[in-house]
Amino acid sequence: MPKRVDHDQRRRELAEALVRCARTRPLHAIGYREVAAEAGVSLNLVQYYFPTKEKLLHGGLVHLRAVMARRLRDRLAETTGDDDPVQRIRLILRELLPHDPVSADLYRVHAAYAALALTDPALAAEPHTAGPDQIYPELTDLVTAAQKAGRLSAHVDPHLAAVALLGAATGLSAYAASGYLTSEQAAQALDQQLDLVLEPHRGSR
Amino acid sequence: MPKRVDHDQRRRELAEALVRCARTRPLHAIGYREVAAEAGVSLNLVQYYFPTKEKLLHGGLVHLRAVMARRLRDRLAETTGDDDPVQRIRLILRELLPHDPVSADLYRVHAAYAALALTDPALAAEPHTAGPDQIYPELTDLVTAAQKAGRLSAHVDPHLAAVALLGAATGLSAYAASGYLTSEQAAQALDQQLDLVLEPHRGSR
DNA sequence: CGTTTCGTCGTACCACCGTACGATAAAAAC
DNA sequence: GTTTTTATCGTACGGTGGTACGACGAAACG
Repeated sequence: MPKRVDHDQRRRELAEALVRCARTRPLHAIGYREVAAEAGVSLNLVQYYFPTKEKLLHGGLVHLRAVMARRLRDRLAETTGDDDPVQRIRLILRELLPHDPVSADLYRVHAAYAALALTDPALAAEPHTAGPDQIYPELTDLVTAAQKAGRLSAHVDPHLAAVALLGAATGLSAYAASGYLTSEQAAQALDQQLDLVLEPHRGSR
Repeated sequence: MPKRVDHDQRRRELAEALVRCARTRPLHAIGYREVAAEAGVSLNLVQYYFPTKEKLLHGGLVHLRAVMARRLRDRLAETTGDDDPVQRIRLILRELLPHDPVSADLYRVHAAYAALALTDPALAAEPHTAGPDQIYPELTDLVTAAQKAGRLSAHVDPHLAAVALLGAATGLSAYAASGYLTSEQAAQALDQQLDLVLEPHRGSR
């Protein structure tokens, strides 16, 4: 049984178990024993790959972010090459909303990490947690492209516009996750906002 | 010393101590002892007024929401009667962003409660936690007024527009709280977004 | 074949947390 | 003036969580 093992693979499995636990229980309250049970291994194995709890939490965050980024990339890739920047912006922002049970789970865990990072310096220091991080540059480029195509007034700052749109998606995600809005309502609100900001068929003004 | 005491007042004091603790430490990790120490009383006094931890957390949330609502009301009241709906919307949304250390602290604790409510059924059931709740109706009315004043295209749904703007404020608050944006940047992004959605001097189109 | 390393497990320790059980003074009630 | 209530405290108990220590097979290495 105990032949050579890929440590990164094992860590990924355990991090996945942690994320699975965090879908339904407060992140801070999840411990080694719970992760071990969820992964079907014993306590010490978890501790073997994540010697301290801080590293365990960190590993879960890394995995979560990888999964979310991959899902976003896959979803965007399977859309036939749509070169309209406004349409692409819409796709990206829509994908950020929780739209199915899996993405809702991921969002919930991500929110737990974001909240924890606000008070836990160890988490706040390491990788970006709540920020738009990866998608932000691409979105800024797309907004700039839309602006050049005359879909957006020339005097607005694309950086600010991009981050404002991202913020709207984030906030609406929060409302949807907490049950205040249905995911359909959130999507509608986002769509309408996009229609107001980036009007599809208007010359520059 | 032990004469008759106003229980609500005591509860408020203790809840305030809890919120003070939660500014810098994970909410879930705060216990009776820490709150007692922060309030300068002993363990059992906290337990006397909040017999169970669930009630303690609940009390903290109630107090936090009361403080935030009062701050918002006060800030809005001290603005000289500005009857322009767009300007009033701007004031409200700006006030939702963290703009000083106190509001940043309050936002952080509020975010911790919102995240906890996503997995803790006891918190999710009781009062609204993450939702725009109180301000939402007023904001919808203001958006409707702006629409009637020709500042917003007639075919948009004011409810969706209001919730989208609220979502933008919420998301930008998250970015500001997590250090991804400065509060100035968040305010600029929000302002620009408002300028795009509710154009100040345009006829109905 | 002996030895060392590696992955995995069982168990134990210490500290802390929520909760409960008195105890004690001061005020109120009678 | 006695008794009962009220606000407050000190301390204790059961449980749980992070961490540590040791053990034990299986492979790799010589």
